[in-house]
Order: sequence, then C-alpha cells, then structure tokens
Amino acid sequence: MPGNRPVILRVAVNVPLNRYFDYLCPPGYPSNRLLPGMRLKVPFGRGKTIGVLLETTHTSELPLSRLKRVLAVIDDEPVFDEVLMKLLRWSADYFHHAPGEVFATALPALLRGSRPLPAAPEHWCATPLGQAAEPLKGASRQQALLELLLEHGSLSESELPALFKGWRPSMRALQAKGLVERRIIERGPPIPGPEAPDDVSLTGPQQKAVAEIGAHDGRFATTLLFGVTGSGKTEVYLSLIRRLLASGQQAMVLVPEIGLTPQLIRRFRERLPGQLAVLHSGLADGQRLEAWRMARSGEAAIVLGTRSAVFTPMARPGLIIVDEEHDSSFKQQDGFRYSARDLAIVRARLHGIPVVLGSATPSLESFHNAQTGRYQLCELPERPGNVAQPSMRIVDLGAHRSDHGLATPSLMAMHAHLEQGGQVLLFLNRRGFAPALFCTECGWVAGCDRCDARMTVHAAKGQLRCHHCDRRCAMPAHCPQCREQLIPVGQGTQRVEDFLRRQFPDIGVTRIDRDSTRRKGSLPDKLDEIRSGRSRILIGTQMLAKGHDFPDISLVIVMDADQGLFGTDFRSSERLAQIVTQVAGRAGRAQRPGEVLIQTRFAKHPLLLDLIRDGYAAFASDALVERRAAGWPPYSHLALLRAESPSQDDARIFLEAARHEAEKICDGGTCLLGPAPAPMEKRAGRFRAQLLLQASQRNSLRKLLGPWIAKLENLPQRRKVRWSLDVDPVDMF
DNA sequence: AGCACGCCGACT
DNA sequence: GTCGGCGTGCTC
Repeated sequence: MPGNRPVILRVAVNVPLNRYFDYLCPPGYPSNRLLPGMRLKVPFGRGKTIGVLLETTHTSELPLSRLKRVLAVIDDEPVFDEVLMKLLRWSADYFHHAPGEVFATALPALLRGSRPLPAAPEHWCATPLGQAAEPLKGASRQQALLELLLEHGSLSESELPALFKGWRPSMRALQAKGLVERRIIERGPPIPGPEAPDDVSLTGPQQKAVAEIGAHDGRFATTLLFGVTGSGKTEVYLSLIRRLLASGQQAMVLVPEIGLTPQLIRRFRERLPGQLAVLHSGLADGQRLEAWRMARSGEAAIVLGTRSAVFTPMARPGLIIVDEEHDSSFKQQDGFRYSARDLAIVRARLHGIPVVLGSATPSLESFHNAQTGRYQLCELPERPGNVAQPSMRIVDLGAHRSDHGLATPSLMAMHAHLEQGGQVLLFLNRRGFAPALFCTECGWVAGCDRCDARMTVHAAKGQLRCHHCDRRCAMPAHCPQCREQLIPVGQGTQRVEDFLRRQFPDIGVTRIDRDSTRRKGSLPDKLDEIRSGRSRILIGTQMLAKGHDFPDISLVIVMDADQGLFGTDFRSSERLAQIVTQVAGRAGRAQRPGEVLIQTRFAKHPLLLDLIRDGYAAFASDALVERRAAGWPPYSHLALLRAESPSQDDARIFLEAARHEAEKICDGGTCLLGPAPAPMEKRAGRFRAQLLLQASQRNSLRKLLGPWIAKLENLPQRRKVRWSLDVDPVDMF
C-alpha cells in the first residue's frame, strides 16, 4: 500500500534516554532500501550523531512538522541481522536501559561513528591462464609468488605481507600478464570440512553428552552440562563444535573474563579446523573490528569471546556455548547491566539453535532449571583416566593452634606433601600484607575516609591502601590517637608468602594475585615457575581458581572459608561453594590423589559439611531448599534500584520517593524492601543506598518496572543522585 | 550525555 | 558594567 503518508524512520540514537526518535527519509533516498539495522547519520539537538534504524512506519507521536530529516544512510546493508535486532530490542526492554546505548555497546567501537562497514580483505588468485602457465623465466620472484598463490588457492591482502615480503610489485607484474586477478570474496572462503579424525577419544559420559546435545541440532534447547572439575567439559565442546563445522555452521563460545587465556585460545586453534575469531576487552579497536567482521561474514568458524561477544553477528549460527556459566563476570556490573549468559539463551531461542551452559559448579538458577526440566541436564560425573576426585577435609580453626593463618594440621599436611614431591596451593582471597592495622593500646583501626572499609597494609611499599577506592597513604608510625604502637592484624597473601619463605627456605614460593601480576607478562612467568617445578608452593587469590591447570598440585588449602559463609547477601554460600570446589579442582589432576583442607571457625556449618561429604550437587540441592524457604531466587525475581550521592540523605530521599511511586503502581505481587544503606554504605566518598523489589512472579515485576522507570525519570529528587536499575542483580553491593 | 539558556556573585 | 557559576530543560 504505497500510501500518501510519508515514511517515518524510528531510530535508536546513542544517548542515555529511554526512548526512540522519529525522522523523515533523507531526500532522494528510496525508502524501500532502508532496512532495520542500518546506521544513519541524524541531526540531533544542535549537532549530529549516529543512530541505528529500528523500523520504518507511517505514524509518530509527534506532528510531522517537528520531525527532522535523516542526513545520510551510512550502510547499504544492515550491520545487525533480524535476530540481533530482536535481541537488542529485547535487551533494552528487559534490562530497562536506553536503547541507543544498547545498540552502541553491541557495535565494535570503530563502527559507533560513521566509518563504513569494513569490506572483506581483497583476495588474489591465479587466473586459468596463470594456472596453466609455463614457468616464468627470468622472473623468479613472480614465479615464486604465483606458486604461492597456486598452493593456497587464494590469499588475502592481510595474509600476503607475512608470506611474501614486498609482494605488491611482483603481483602487479603478474596481473599485467593476466596470470593473476584480484577479487573480493563476499562471504569469505568456505569453512573447511572436518579434518583428520581427532586423536582424543572421548570417555563414555563425554560421548553420551555429545550425543544428547547433538540431538538438538537445528532447534532451540538449553542443556546444562554439569561436569565435575577435570571431567573434560572442553572435550565435549570441541567435539560438538567439530560436528557443527562439518555442516558449515558457526559456533559461539562465551567464557568468563579471566578464563580467556592464551592456553584456551591455543587449544581451540590447534584442535579445530576453520578460522577462530577471538573477542575480548584487551583487543585494540582494529583487531576487535576484524574479529567482528570475520564472525559476521562467516569467515570465522568459531567466535570465542567474553561477555560482550554475545552481540557478535554470525552469518550461519549453529550453536552457542557458555562456559563456566555460574561466573559472575557474565553480568555487566555498570551501565547497561545485562547478563550475557541469559542473553545467550534468548539469542539461541531466536535463532532456533541449541545452547549449552557448562560448569562444575552451576549457578543455583541453572541447577534449578535443570531439576525442573526447563533445561536438559547432562552430567560428567568422573575424571577421565581414573583420576580420583580429591578428598576434602575440614580443619577447625577453633580447635588448633595456628601460625600466620595456617593451622597445625595444615602445616603438617604441607610438610608431608612436599616431602613426597608434591606441590601445594594455598588459597586466600585477600591480597596485601594484612587486612587491618590496629593500635595495641586504644583499639584505633586505620580506616579509609572515603569508604566504610579498613585500609589494607601493603608492607613492601610501606603503604596503607583501600581496596575499594584505591586511596593510598604512607603507613603511620604510631597510633594517631595515643601514639602507641600499631600492629598489622590478620593475613594477606603477601604476609603468608613471607611466612612460607621463612618456613620452607629450600622450596620456591610463588604468589599470584592482582599485585604480583600487574606487570605485563608476569603471570605467564609465575605460572611457569609452578609448572616447571622450580617453585612448589603457590599462594594466591581467586585468580588461581579459574582457567589455569597445575597438574602437580597435590594439596590445596583454603585458608579462610568463613568470609564466604556469613557474607553480605543470600548468594554468599553459593559463591563459597563454587570457589572452594573450583580451587579444590586444581588438586590431583595428575596420578597422585589430591587432598583439600578447608580452614574454618564454623566446622559444623551444615552447607559446608554437605559440600565436603557429598559434593556440589548435594550442596546445591540443600541450598535450594533454603532459598525456597526464604523466598530468594530462583523462587523469586529481583530488581535492585541503587542510588548514590555525596550527602547521606539525598540517596535515601530519592529512594523513598521512588518507593512511594512504586506503591502507587504496584499490583501487590511485588514486595518493596528498603530503602536501606548498601552493604558498604560509603564508597569512594559517596553514600549508597538501595531499594529491592522482589516478586514471586516475573510478570508482576515486569509490569511494574516500565511505568515505574518512566516516573523515576521525572522525579524532582533524582537531580541530586546518580541512580540505576539492576534487573536480576547478582551481587548486592 | 551534551548543549544552551538563564539568573546571581567578584572582577577588569 | 560583564565573565562565569551550575540549576533546568530539551533533544525526533
């Protein structure tokens, strides 16, 4: 119906506003060539900016006279396909974030401006004449280049410089003779079929998992791959991906930030045919754009990346894998607070392809979904090659003397394992020398004046540092109140390292935490110290728990489990169980049976006993019973409204007004809890408070949030605070 | 977020 | 007299 009403373009403009903007077609541009997902240059306010076309319609809430014309159409094809457009609209709606910003975060930084979509690099190949040509006499470089091209079939201009230094003049000469030609290969070279059968044979449970997940080819299904640490989940992924590549489809693999190690990348490169596009935060903008382009064009067979890679376009998607799905780094903690794990599932549903969530310690949400049948459950209950699971034991800190945070039984176990040639890993989630500095006389404690936190002692630098705002100051020589002596109290990784060096002078000690690995290249060095056996004692923070294998570690000591048991929110015990299990999984990957000691003052804590006696699944089942009784997720749905301001009252006043608005809209299905001060009320000089919304039905919450946010945007009290809404918050800080 | 408009203090 | 502080409002 080619009506006489003008075409109106609905555009997501990159501004932090929760709405779309309507424009008129640019002069002389055929509106039927405008497709959702194309980038447009638009006038905005007094300036101009870039937006993404959402849809073309014939109606607008504004009178036509107030609409401006689009200045230019940047793309001649959409940068996002239909599924991604749906996913991004869904995301903006679900997480209540400004759509323009959602679209912008989904684009590589270089495409947020008006730079055109990068074309595939041009390829050179031999013409039929070149293929049949006699050897070129007196032109040996041309001959060598021609042979190189014939050998590879075709070579792109990005590959050529590495293979043939100064290739251009020779290529020109060959081109002039009609022996080679340049072409743009639109969709990239076809993905290679399966190479030689893979040499690694799968265990029974691995084969079963591959068969069960593989049965979902070509339709949406979510599988939880629950495999104990060391059970070889990665082999299952590799096998699934290899099958998929044989049918010409692409796989997306999402991993936690810390899990995307060079080791993992190498393993994927070595074990799978086809190109690998790697996307992570450490890439330069140009590298990121090239990886994105290869994924979108289909040249890359596999897309491997962290959280934001979930938005990467794929020409022929076939499978999405989320590894270590319980990891909290899949949730963006500021700005557009999306969950990449949950979006991966939504995306798979939109594509109609299977998605696999893998973990040795699934989130209780996923575990629950597997129990209720929403997800298919696949288990890998054993380690291949008859490697036993490590034995776990509690060390009661109340019942034993301890030295520098190590109880006597722990020290004895260390001696025993070291004498037998084993390696020891000590896990302590506190960097620095000591977590506090006390006065022996009056009880004064060094606190941060910008945060509600104690300053951590960094003895080597003679400093006190706040780990929450990075404030630093020289360590005072005397108590500022009574001039008496100050002593560092408690253990940090540096202090334990010092102690261990004195205690085990003949054995190398390596410390791995944020302080010791800040310098580029120091982490690989430190990992090598341990793997080579030059060092046999490893002390570190949670950096150790993920991604790295230490085959010769036979003893793991969790120095302080209590931090996790009585933490600040309902997920504390879940996180403790996950980290204990993950750290324990570093033990005994080799032939030696591993041993894990967990030091605690609460040796009778039921969830800890569950975990140790019966493993993570038993813990998870019991923890879910507690969650149900308390009405926490997954038995309820949460949203958290946070506010912060330089004055203590303004944040609370805003939240009280917000609560009042919510009460007016609320249908009774959603509970309002608060406002309450955040667990750490003052941080980096700002006071933080929060209002929690809890609903047993997701719909009740969803119905409330939209209209509520609209009200909040106009609340007069909003001016004095920074506020944000976190849908499905994972940590309550 | 940016940007302009607007109405009140200490400066050449 | 006016340069500039940041409160307020607007962006199709």
